[in-house]
Amino acid sequence: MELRQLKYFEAVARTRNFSRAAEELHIAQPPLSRQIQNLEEELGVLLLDRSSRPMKLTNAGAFFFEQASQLLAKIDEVKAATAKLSSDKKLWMGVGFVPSILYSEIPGFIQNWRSTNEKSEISLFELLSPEQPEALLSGKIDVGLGRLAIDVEGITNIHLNEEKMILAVSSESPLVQQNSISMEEILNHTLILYPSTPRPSFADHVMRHFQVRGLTVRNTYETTGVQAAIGFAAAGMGVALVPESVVVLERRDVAYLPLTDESVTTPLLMFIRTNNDSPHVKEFIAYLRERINPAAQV
Amino acid sequence: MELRQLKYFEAVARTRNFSRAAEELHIAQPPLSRQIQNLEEELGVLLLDRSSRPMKLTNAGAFFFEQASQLLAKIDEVKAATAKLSSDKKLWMGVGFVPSILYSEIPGFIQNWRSTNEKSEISLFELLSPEQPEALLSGKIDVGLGRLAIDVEGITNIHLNEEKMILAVSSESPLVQQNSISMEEILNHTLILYPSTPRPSFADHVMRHFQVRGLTVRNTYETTGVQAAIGFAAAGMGVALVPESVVVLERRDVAYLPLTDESVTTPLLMFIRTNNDSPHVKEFIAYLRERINPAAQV
DNA sequence: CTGCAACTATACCTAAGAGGTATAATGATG
DNA sequence: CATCATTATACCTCTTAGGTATAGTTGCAG
Repeated sequence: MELRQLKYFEAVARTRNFSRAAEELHIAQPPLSRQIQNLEEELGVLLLDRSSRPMKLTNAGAFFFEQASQLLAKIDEVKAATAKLSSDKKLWMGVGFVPSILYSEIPGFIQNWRSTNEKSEISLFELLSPEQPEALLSGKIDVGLGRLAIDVEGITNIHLNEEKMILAVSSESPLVQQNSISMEEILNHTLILYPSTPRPSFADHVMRHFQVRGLTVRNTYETTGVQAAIGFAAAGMGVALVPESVVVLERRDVAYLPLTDESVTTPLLMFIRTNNDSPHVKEFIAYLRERINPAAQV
Repeated sequence: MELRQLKYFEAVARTRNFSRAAEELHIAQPPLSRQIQNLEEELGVLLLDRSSRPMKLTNAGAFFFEQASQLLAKIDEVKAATAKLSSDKKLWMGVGFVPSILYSEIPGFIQNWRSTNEKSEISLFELLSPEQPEALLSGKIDVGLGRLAIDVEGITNIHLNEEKMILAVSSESPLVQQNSISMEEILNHTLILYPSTPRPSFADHVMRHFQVRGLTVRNTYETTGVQAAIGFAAAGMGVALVPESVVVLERRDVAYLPLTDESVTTPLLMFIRTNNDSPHVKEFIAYLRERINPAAQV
């Protein structure tokens, strides 16, 4: 498929007329017809119903039209943004977040950094732990944030802090009467773990906390992510251990219970390419360390 | 710009090596170099720093690499989805939402519809009122949902219901003691309106409620959308009139106050192309009407 | 139902440019 | 500084996008 074909189809679908679209595109009508035919052939789908005038979009055509329009707009944006980045001498940086961190206060810190650093442009990406090494090494992101150490050649782990975990339970649950809960007691309920794939994941980290205490976890339910886990907890399907910082996800139907055992924690880790010598990235890292854990400063 | 160039750049940026990328792409190295040069020329930006080995991405290059990868992935998705749509004989429909409705219970109704109608595929779009007529007429969406009547040839407005408005205030505000508030009293506070552009917008609808009551609005603050307006109200910068349904946006720092004057309402309108005769769309409309306002059924 | 206007598809030609080969230029390395 | 690895340049070939002419459809006025 070629971009040309998307542009052409967009014009035809919008004007509902090959001849006028061709005029708009500054080409003759026959080549336009051919390009659309090729496109339809490649997709294996009829996009236009030519047997009526004015022409109609098929269902698939209507969908493709919507998507193509969005893609074309996106491409223009990217082109403009790339040129601007360079002409303003801005420094771009990609930051990958594990979802539970994306819903914490850290993105707020990054907004702050952004507003005080005119020349810095940052994009945030939701990336699961196992996806981060590749994204880092390929240069798609310069900084990763997650909760599981990455043991890959060329990537350095930086320990930012250690966060307590808390238990998400339905606000209907009798547990909300208690002001804390023990690890043993948690096992009386179905434990909601996440994410189920890809492994290793935060689910394994949670399981390890039970294992090192000699506790056997019986009933578990695995789901896709924090949001879903909290949703299931809200619905009374079980309880979920989550990092303390996600309490910003307030919901009327969920209560959060501290743990009796305060050593049940989860680390907050930062990942960078070992050989990354960009002063821009170093400055950003220093900023984050300071904001997240002032005590740990050297 | 051509899609080919995006593909080629993605391979070069990923492998950091023209020769190996060329091999992977099944072309010779020189044409690959030329395509990348053309791309850089068109963007007016140097994407790669070739004067070191292994090659480095420039800042702009790193950004473009990220974006290009996403675009390519998106294009593949769209291709697959289009083919699937047609092979499964699914019926696709686009639905445009004004943001305040997107944060209401209505998307939930649509999820319901989706799960009971196997053959129906729906995409939701956040579209401001003035953007909806064009999207409808061009076929990008088949149904629009908004709060301001659209007076455009070929578009039919359907009145779904009339919703009360409520006042969002900071939970710190002394107002939370009251169990309702009058329109006059609101004017003692800064009124947060949204969106500021494009006009006409919900802001004008709110203003009209004061005008028809002979009230003059003095202090206003305009912002981009509901979310932002509620955020500003939370921060104590003023108060915002919002449709009742947005209370699902619960926040610890915001309280919602009913109005004494219950005639301060906002309509919920549905827009369709007047000549839309698709039974699929008609069925969907009937479903929505029933869910939203059973009383109004004929 | 017929003939005309408007429109799209087909056939075939031309020319731009994508890709190939050979080779020069340049950065890394001992 | 010589050598290896890698990218750029020069030039050729051949695919294919786009042009022109024309045939085939559809919709509509009469």
